[in-house]
Amino acid sequence: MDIRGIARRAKVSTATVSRVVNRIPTVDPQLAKRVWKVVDELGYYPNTQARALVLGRSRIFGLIVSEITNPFFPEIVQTFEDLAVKNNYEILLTSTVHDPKRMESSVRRMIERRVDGVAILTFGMEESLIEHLRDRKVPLVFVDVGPDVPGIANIRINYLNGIRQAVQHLAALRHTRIAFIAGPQRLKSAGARREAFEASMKEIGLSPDLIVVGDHRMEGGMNALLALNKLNDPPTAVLCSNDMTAIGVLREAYEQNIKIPEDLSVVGFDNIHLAEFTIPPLTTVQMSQHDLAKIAFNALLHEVEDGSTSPERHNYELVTGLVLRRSTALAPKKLAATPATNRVAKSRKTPVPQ
Amino acid sequence: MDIRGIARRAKVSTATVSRVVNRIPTVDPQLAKRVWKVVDELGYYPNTQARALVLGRSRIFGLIVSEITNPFFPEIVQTFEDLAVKNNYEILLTSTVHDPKRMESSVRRMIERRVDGVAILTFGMEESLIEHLRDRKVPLVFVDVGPDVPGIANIRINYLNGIRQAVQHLAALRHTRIAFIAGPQRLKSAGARREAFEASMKEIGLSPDLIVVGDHRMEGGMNALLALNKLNDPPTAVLCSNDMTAIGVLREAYEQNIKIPEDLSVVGFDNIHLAEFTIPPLTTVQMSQHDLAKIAFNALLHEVEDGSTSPERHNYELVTGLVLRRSTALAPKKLAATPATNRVAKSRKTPVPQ
DNA sequence: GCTCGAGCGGAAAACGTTTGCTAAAGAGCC
DNA sequence: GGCTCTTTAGCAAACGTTTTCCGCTCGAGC
Repeated sequence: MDIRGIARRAKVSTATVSRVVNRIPTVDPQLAKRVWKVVDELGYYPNTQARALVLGRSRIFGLIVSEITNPFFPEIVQTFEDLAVKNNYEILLTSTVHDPKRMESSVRRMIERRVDGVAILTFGMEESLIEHLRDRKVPLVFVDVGPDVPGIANIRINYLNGIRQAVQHLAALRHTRIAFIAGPQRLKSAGARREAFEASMKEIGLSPDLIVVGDHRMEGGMNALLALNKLNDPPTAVLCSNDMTAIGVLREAYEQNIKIPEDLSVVGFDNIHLAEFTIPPLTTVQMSQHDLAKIAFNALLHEVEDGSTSPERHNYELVTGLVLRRSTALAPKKLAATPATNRVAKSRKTPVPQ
Repeated sequence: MDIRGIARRAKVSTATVSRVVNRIPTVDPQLAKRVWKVVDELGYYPNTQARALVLGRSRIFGLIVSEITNPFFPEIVQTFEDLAVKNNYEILLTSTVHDPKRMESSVRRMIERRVDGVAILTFGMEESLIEHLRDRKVPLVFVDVGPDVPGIANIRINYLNGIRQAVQHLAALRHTRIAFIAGPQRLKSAGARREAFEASMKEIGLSPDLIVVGDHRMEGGMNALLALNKLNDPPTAVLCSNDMTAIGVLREAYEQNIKIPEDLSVVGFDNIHLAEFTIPPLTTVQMSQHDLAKIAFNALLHEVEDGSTSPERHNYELVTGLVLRRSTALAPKKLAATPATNRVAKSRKTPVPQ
């Protein structure tokens, strides 16, 4: 079933078969037809590895994400794959689950498979690992997590825009005690979101120090709200570092019988598809996963195909903006008692009405 | 940086270098040490494609899923990847998004990359495509969607168990009008769930004909509930073909101001991680994604490593069972008026209390 | 001092492609 | 009819590995 088998059956050389299947026009149409016939009959599929070996290009892009189970990523993976299919690339996906060992093995596997480029959407990657890739001149693109190394494409995200809108939206609803649930501390992009929050709060003269750190998961959101409500003077609004955190907040609020948005306004970040389907639907800061994936893919593609290394073209920016749904409302009036007291926790058992 | 470069620098043959990096013990420890030193210094990573070429094994498994954006799949992908890393395999992931063209290209890409095996978690795959894989003797494993071909591993899922439990649970709560929101009709596993529902209902003497079809997405769940509530005598409980559908139902119920579980009991299927975080937390039928992935991976691994083709070992069954949370409750008492009339739809605009 | 065997390392073929170079054949021109 | 030019197809090298087979060296046994 290899190219030689085809060549023999079609009574031509392997060179000709190769030229036919690669649609190189220097072969006589008659002959080409004869070769195609044999190819179809025998069900010949070229061996990509052999081809990669001689071409020095594998047509594989690596995609390193931090956690495929976080719904933020599958949407990116899907777009990335759509583009890969369209351009005849394969994608080699690894999920690091925040484990340094996994990052190392990710990079090693990418190199061993000789990928043509790597998109990195995980954080906490050791500089030395990145060096390994750079040494081999593997095109790289970081999404918001990269070091500021010239010559490496880094897609920056304009957090300030969207977060400022969110803060101003809350302020316009008369909220003054606005909390922020941050992402994991080591995560650079989480840091940037947090700074954007602080800056936006100061801008309008509010204190930005009601900050608790989560983990960008639902569990973290639940714990964070729990912590915030133990405070003497709990916030009337929470801005979350990502949507999963916000979902956790909604969930814990339900647990504690806190009404959203009447008692508490909640804003997320990312605008994942799920955000439209929470209860209530989540007001959140939009950042297009689709655009993100597209930019990342095209950056790699250009670098590979054009061999471009101009660092100037490697500066991309993604904008963010608020999308209003129904998890935010006017701040509740201050009550005489501390607000916490009239929040009665619901029983955690299955309710059996009547 | 290739094996010859290493050989030259270490003043040995490429054969020796190969033996060293593959830890074949017939080489003198002293020499090995010398070689390792050069390998580390020069940062040599073997070229997997060249290796695959001579070995005839790529150490890549294909994984075809129907929609990576459906949260059911990432959990499987993660486990699959964990196992791949552990066993030194790579995974080639494709998402068919229910598009026949994508399925075809998926299979073509798998063959061209010479994967060592394919796990198929998508439906509607043409027989002829599967034949292509079989012709090449690529080990295959189907998860619940496969044709009944002997010699192809097919992981069956015991739907009846879990669904019967769900139905009996609802019946015990005095529900008699129990609806089922089915999955896409072409989807074999959706059909099996539906049949399990019908059988379970008949078993306890209830009529199983309140069935509307969804799409295994949240949108489908919303539409389905909308349709059910237009009925003269709407159901008091809905069983959904998957959790995403159930999330849609919860969302539409919120829209229509239907209280869950007081007015309507909802049961999902799959028990994805998210199901613990819905409002209210979702009672659902559990099917371990982790076990599923593990069985699939190991089936492939065995077939590849042991070259086993015994069809008997290729019968796996996954059990299901009900997990109780808070989306089900006693059926509401029948009202004088038709129940639909006192369900007042909530305004869809952002509520501004006070 | 010779033979034999064990242990170890190297030469070279093979895996399935692509492509630069060369050669053959035909077309066009005088 | 002979020449050049163009078109088309084949030969063979190269890509980076693994592994079989073979030969060398050294020590033991006689």
